[in-house]
Amino acid sequence: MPELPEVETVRQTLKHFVLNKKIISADLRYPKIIEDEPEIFKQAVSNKKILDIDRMGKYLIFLLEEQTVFIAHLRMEGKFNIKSTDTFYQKHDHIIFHFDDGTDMRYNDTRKFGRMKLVGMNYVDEPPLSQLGKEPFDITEEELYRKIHHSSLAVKTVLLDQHIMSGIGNIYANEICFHMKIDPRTKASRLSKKRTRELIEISVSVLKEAIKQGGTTIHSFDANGIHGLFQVKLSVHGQKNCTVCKNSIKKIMLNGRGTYFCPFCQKKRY
DNA sequence: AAAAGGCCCTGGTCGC
DNA sequence: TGCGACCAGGGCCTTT
Repeated sequence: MPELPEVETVRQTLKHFVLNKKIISADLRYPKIIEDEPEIFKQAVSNKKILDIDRMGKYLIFLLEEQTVFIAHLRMEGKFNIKSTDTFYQKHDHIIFHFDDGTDMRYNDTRKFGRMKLVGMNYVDEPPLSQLGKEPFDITEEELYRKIHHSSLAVKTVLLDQHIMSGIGNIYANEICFHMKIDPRTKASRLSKKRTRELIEISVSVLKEAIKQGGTTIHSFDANGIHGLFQVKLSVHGQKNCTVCKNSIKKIMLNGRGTYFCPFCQKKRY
């Protein structure tokens, strides 16, 4: 499930393959992925080169010629593959971009949760990107503290709220709580300014480490078939025993999300 | 207003 | 072995 580090890895990998290639046409095999009218989307992207790929939070931003921009969110299992046009489509290949050099960029998504949509040139100022909080790399202690110190939400829930900070998903939220040595259910309002600063610092280090390692692969995430590079050892998410104290990891549901923590290392701070 | 719950989807796992 | 029930979960929408 791609979070900021995985999306960043996809962005960098994809850029290597598609920059300055011209999209001849797009084939929308499962149109629901596209939030625009199919014909409008196809028309908009056709006969334009991809000039750059940017990223905000977990969104990829494709910058094309003639001030055309579309965003893509991979959600749970979305991925892009580069294939020769004459190869067979794979199961769950939903959106196909045909390039002028005989290759395709194929969007594959088993669960069809991902979405793409056209946005304006000032995409930063329009939804959904305008709704995103800053990434942990950019947010200040003051801003985060202001946003959470009255919140009754759990720390982990706050980490997952893209309006507060963007880029963190369920796996890294669990990891960050672990490194904070905090019970994920602890109310965010209990965090002091000092602990808020630590929350940012730990978020940054966890994300940076994952980017460095090429993103975490769990389940079916895959950037252009480069699997083997992604072997990030997780400290708590999906673990049976604590990687520090060896005691049993507890799994609970918090806001409908699988939440892993070590009851010994992660004490509630009330 | 904030917070909780439902929905979208498929494939894997589980129990009978 | 076969099959149905259930779970996973990001973001958006609806309900409370």
